[in-house]
Formats: sequence, structure tokens, C-alpha cells
Amino acid sequence: MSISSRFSVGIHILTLIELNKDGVSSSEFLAGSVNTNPAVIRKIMGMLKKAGLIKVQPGIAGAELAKDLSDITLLDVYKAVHVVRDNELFSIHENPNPNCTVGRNIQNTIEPIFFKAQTALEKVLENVTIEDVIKGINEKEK
Amino acid sequence: MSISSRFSVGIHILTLIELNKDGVSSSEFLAGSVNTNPAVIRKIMGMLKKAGLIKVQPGIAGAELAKDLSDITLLDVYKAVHVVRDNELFSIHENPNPNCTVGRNIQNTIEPIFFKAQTALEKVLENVTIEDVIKGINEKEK
DNA sequence: TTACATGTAATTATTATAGTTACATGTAAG
DNA sequence: CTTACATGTAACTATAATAATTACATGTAA
Repeated sequence: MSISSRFSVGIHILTLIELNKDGVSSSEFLAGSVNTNPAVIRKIMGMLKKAGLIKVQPGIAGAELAKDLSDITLLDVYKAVHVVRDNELFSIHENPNPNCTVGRNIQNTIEPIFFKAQTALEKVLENVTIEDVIKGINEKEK
Repeated sequence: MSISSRFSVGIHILTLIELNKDGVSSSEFLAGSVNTNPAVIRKIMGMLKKAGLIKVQPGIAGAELAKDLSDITLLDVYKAVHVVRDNELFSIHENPNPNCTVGRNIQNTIEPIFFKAQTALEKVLENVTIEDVIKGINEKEK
């Protein structure tokens, strides 16, 4: 089980839009880099647009970032592409037996722990921006 | 998409084994508290046993913890029940286009970021023991 | 009108999960 | 030895999510 590759594709898209800012970033172009079908890219781009991360117009080729690179965090992307529901990274079994001490308390006891773990993960993502990703790529290209 | 409830059930099992240490924790008994089929419990218990967290014997009823409460972390449970593969919490799209700067570098650039995020989550789990869960339950029962 | 762009739905195949059923093997008591 | 009950495991079913593909609607510009 893993977090959908939609997230990594979303990051790829945003990164490429920036690095191709002097060109036209059509869904076809982006799909070529990601190596997937343009319809997939358009689906994800729709989510990024809805989240206010990019600007695209029907019929007109070329997406643009809607925010500054350094203002787009990986957490923004993660939430934009809906890979994990709020506070639902961990599933907790339902309907434990209320006649049992553990049964009636387990959900409420572990839920805050799971919340804390999910928050720790999301905090790491919140501290990385598309600008950082681009720096990372530039370093690897040297 | 979420981390399987096998993990929360695993925690439930270990917690109940401890709180029922003067009784017999058969898979039937544990299943009653979790409110699931005993075969499910036995499957998970097999994993916990394999990971050295509990002791069970064929034909003989009653599981026991194989380690001290305070030495069993939620990370131990998480790894025991194989809900997430090592360093694979996040999927990364495969085969990006190597003819593109972003395409050839994106995987290696975001992989360490994802690793860091997963590690942050796992560190939280590593700092919580079954003893803590029991304390949490006892507080809720007051 | 045509060519090309975005946007979305439907379909298919695969995988993982959750739950159930069936049955094999092991233990202990009578 | 038989019976009752325990652990252990496989197979099956249903569901949901993912990934990929195809088809088509709508929009823009020449």
C-alpha cells in the first residue's frame, strides 16, 4: 500500500512548468516528460488548478504557475491531488466491542497518536518547496 | 488510500493481551473485542509472532507478550504487520523521460524527501509503546 | 471550418484490503 | 483412542483505489 504516484507526478508537472517557463507547457508536452497519457496529466492539472497552484485555460495551450516557486510546498501538492484524506492516513478498525475496556477505548486512544504521526510527515512536506526540488535537480545536472 | 487497519488491530491485540494477562487470550476472545472473525486475528497474530512480539503455540490457547510492554513500540507493530514496505510509503511514477532534465532527475530528487517524510512519521511511532497505549486507555476509563 | 488545446467520463486490468469459509494440524482431557 | 478446542493457513468473494487508455465534449485561434 502506498501513497499514489499522482503526488510525484504533480511535483513533476509543477517543476517542469517552471523550468519550461519560456516555452509552452501543454499537457502533451508534460505527458512526454512524465511518460504517460496526456489525459492523465490533464486530470492532475485540473486538481492543481482547482487548488490555485497553476493557471490553465480551455483551448489555450500552456500552463503557468499561479504562485511563486518558493510559495508552493509539497504539502500544497499533496493536498491538491487528494492522495490522502485529512487525518485518515491510518485506517482504524471500526466497531470494536464496547463491552470490553480495550474495545471501547482503542479508537480514541490511538487516533491522536496516528494524527501526530501523519502531522509529522506532513510537516516535512510543508518545509519543502518546488524551488527546493528545482535546486535539487540543478545539482544533479551539474 | 490509507494504511491498513491491520496495524490498529495489531495494537488492539497486544493491548488486550496485556490487560487480560490473568486470563486466556485466545484468538476467539481477541476477535470478540476487535469484533472480527477469529481467522483474521490469527493471521495478524502469526505476523506478530514472527516478529517476536508475542508467543503462541498451536493447539494451546492463550497468547502472551514476548517482550515487556515498554519495549514494544508502535513502530514494531507497524513493521510486524507489513502495512508499508520499507521506504515505499510514497509511490513515485516510473519511467519518466530521460531526454528531459526533469524527467531524468525527478525520481532521485524527490526520493530522499519522501524518505525523510516517511522517517518522520515512523519516528513518532517509534516513540510510543504499548505501555503508553494502556496508560491512555486507563485515563479514558477513569 | 480546421487544427489543436483543455476537460471529463467511461472502460479495463491490477492490486490491496476486509471478511468469510473451509480445512489441516496440534494439544489436552476423558 | 476420541472428542473438543486451539492455532495456522489457504481459498474465495466483494469492494475500493490506482493506473492506463479511449472517446468525446467544449473552447480557442487561425
